[in-house]
Order: sequence, then structure tokens, then C-alpha cells
Amino acid sequence: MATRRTGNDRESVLIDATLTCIAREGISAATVRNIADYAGVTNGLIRFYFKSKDGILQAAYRRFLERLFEAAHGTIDSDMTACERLERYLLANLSPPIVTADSLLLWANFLPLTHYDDAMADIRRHWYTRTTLAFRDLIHGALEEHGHAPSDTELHRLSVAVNGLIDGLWIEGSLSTETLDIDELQAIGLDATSRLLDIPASPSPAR
Amino acid sequence: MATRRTGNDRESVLIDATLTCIAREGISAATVRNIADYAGVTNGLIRFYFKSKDGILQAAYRRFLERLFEAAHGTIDSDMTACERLERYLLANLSPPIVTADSLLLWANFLPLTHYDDAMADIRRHWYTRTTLAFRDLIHGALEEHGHAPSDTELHRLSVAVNGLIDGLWIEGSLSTETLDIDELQAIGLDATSRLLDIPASPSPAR
DNA sequence: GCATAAACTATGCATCTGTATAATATGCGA
DNA sequence: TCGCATATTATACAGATGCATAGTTTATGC
Repeated sequence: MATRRTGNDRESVLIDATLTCIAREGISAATVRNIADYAGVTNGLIRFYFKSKDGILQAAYRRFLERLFEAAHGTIDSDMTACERLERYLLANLSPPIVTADSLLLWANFLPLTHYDDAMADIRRHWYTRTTLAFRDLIHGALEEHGHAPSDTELHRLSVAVNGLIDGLWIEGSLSTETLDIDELQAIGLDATSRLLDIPASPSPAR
Repeated sequence: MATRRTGNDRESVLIDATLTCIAREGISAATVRNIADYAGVTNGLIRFYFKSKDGILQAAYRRFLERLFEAAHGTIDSDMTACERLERYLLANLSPPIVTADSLLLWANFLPLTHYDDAMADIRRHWYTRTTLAFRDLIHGALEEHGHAPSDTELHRLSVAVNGLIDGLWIEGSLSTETLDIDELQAIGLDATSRLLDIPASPSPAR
């Protein structure tokens, strides 16, 4: 028998086991028995901590998105200049652990579920809103620092463009971790962003 | 019983049924019985046309990627100028049927399979290579038309950037078909591309 | 140390899965 | 119209799956 643990601890292990399982074998292989195997417990225990399989999948999706968000925003300090914050944010989004095969696989495995299941859709909406708003503010700050005062429409369009760029580069980078190295990916991302926003690239890239 | 059909015809119906099934209910619901239901036949028939479930999934993935490729490249004529071709290509990639919830769902559902299954990986590699090379040529042509003569490295970087941009916008557009309308998405894409490539936006957008 | 709640395992059940194969229906050439 | 290959259905089977529940172990307060 697995050594006995306090509730939150075991619950956390089970959630991580779910993420590992999905990243390695895909959502179809994420059965209660397989997840239990990854966690080193027996299948019945999952129903002790979660009221259904859907429950553990939702918890896993929440943790995944939260980590993704934190991996990017955790690198930002409020005492940086707006441009520094934007640059840090971009660099974080173009390097591990965000740019990894695992994170892209988790994202792709979860995404369809948000289209067939309302609870999953809510989770995605929640984090999508947080991310989008935060990103918009970052861009707004950087533009102001360079004397630009964009209208709401302009700001929206620029946000969509740069956000799309970063997402696209994230996918390209994650799908070809061998042929495209991180330094180049970051250089491409920073350069492209400075062109899109019409602000000069930072003189000394923090790499 | 379903009316008897010639081989290729029925096979084609089964492949489309697979795509419809995956788009509507996800890969986990794409069982042989469910696919057969979508096609209006009984489950045994699938094994008559395909040697295994993997076989029909591979055929469906091939057809999906081929259609995606054709939807973009079918809009291009060799008698256009290079800039027109690039613009047409970008517009096609930023409008239906490429920008739809269905195509993104299919893409997301299939992608993980390419990481767990070699045959699926080969299919993706094949179309990825074709797409990437074609896109690179489009950009090369447009740049030359404006007097730019990029080095291989520069061309590679620009391709990665614009390709990422378009992919990212595709995802944003497909995920929010209600809040982001096609005209705006296309305007954002064309404007951003012209900035990235440092060539003027075409005077009369073909919309 | 002992009772008791909480953590964990073991097992069973109805349903679904991919595959196999036997049985049946259909259209086409003669 | 009659054979006959082929298209299609029907059914069976072993294994997997989500869920339920009864049984067993462990920690912890008294």
C-alpha cells in the first residue's frame, strides 16, 4: 500500500499524475486506473478525492493553466520599467517550461474538452481572460513609455497581433525543439514584437 | 441496410464521418461504432475498408491536412504577382474554412496522436514540410518584388515569424468566432505582416 | 493503548471497445 | 434469370472502462 498521506498532499499527487499521464500518453490513456498507476495508488482512491473522473480532469486543467500563467507572470516585477516587463514576459513565453513538447501536448489534449464540456469551457475562459487583460496592459505600458498613446481599437489590434505572434512561435518552438533553438526563437520574437509595436528593440537583450 | 456503394465512394464517406465525429465529439468519442453511425452503416463495415481503427484515423488525418493545404494554396494562381500571391495566401489562412472552430478542433485532436504514433507523425511531417517550404517561397517572392534580397538566415527568421503570426491569429480567430470578426482578423494579419517584412501594405485590400 | 474517523485497497458490475468471423443482401455479367 | 464476387450486417469475444461498495489499514486524540 502507498504510504498514507494527508488529504491535500495526495490530492496534489493525483493531479500531477493526471498531467504526467496526459502529456506522455494522451487524454485517451488517462483512465482512472492509469492515473492511479502514475500516482502509485490503486484506482479506487481517485473517487475518494474526486467525485468523478471529470472532477480530476478539471482540477488538472486548472493546475496546468495556472502554472502556465505563473511561469510567464512570475518573472515580472512591479519595479521594472514597462518595457522590461514586456520583454521579460515575451522571453518567458518563448522558453521552457512554456516552450516544451509537454506543455503544448497538454494544451492540445485539453483544448477540445473545453468545446464539449461546459465546466472545462469555464476554466479556459477564466484564464484566457486573465492572460489577455494582463498582456494588453503590458503592451499599453510599453507603448506609453515610448510616447505612443494608442486608441482602444489600436491597442486591441496590437494586442491581438502580438499575442498571436507569441502563441504561434510557442507552437513552432514546442513542435520542433530540436531544429529551432531557444535563443533564435527569442530573438525572432523580440525583433518581431518591436516591429509590430514600432518601438526600438531593447539594446541589451537579457539573454 | 445502407444502399450499396462502390468501394471508393463508401471509403470516402467513412473518412468524412470520422472527421465529423472528431470535430463534434472529440477523439475519445471516435469509436468504430460511433463513426459507423455518422456514416449510416454498421460497425463491421469499417474493417472491410480499413485494416484497423488506426488505419481510418490516418486516412482522416491525411484528408484533413490535405484540405487545409488546398484551402490556402488553391486560392493562388501562378499568373499573380508575388505580393498578390502572398496576400491571397494570408487572407485564405485568416478566413473560413480554415478559421473555424471545426478545423481548430480537428487540428488539436489530431496533434497529440502525432506524438504517440509514428505513422501519424509521418503524416504531419509530410504536410508540415510542404507548407513551410511553400510559405517560405511566397515570402521570398514578395521580398524580392520590393527589392529586398534576404540572406538565408534572414529569410528563415522572417518565415518563422510570419508563419507564427498567422498560426496564432488562426487560433485566436477560431476560438472566438463571435467576438472577433473575420474582416478585423484579416486587417490585423495583413498589417502585421507588412510591418514584419518591411514592405508596404497593398493599397486596395481584396476584401 | 484504544476507539474512531480517515486513508487506502480489493473486487465486482454493467457497459463499451477493437477485432474477428459467420451470415445475408446486393448488383452485375452471362 | 441465374450465378457469384463483393458489399453490408449481425453477432460474439476478450479486455478495458467508469463507478460503486465492502473490506482493510493507518494515524491521532483521548
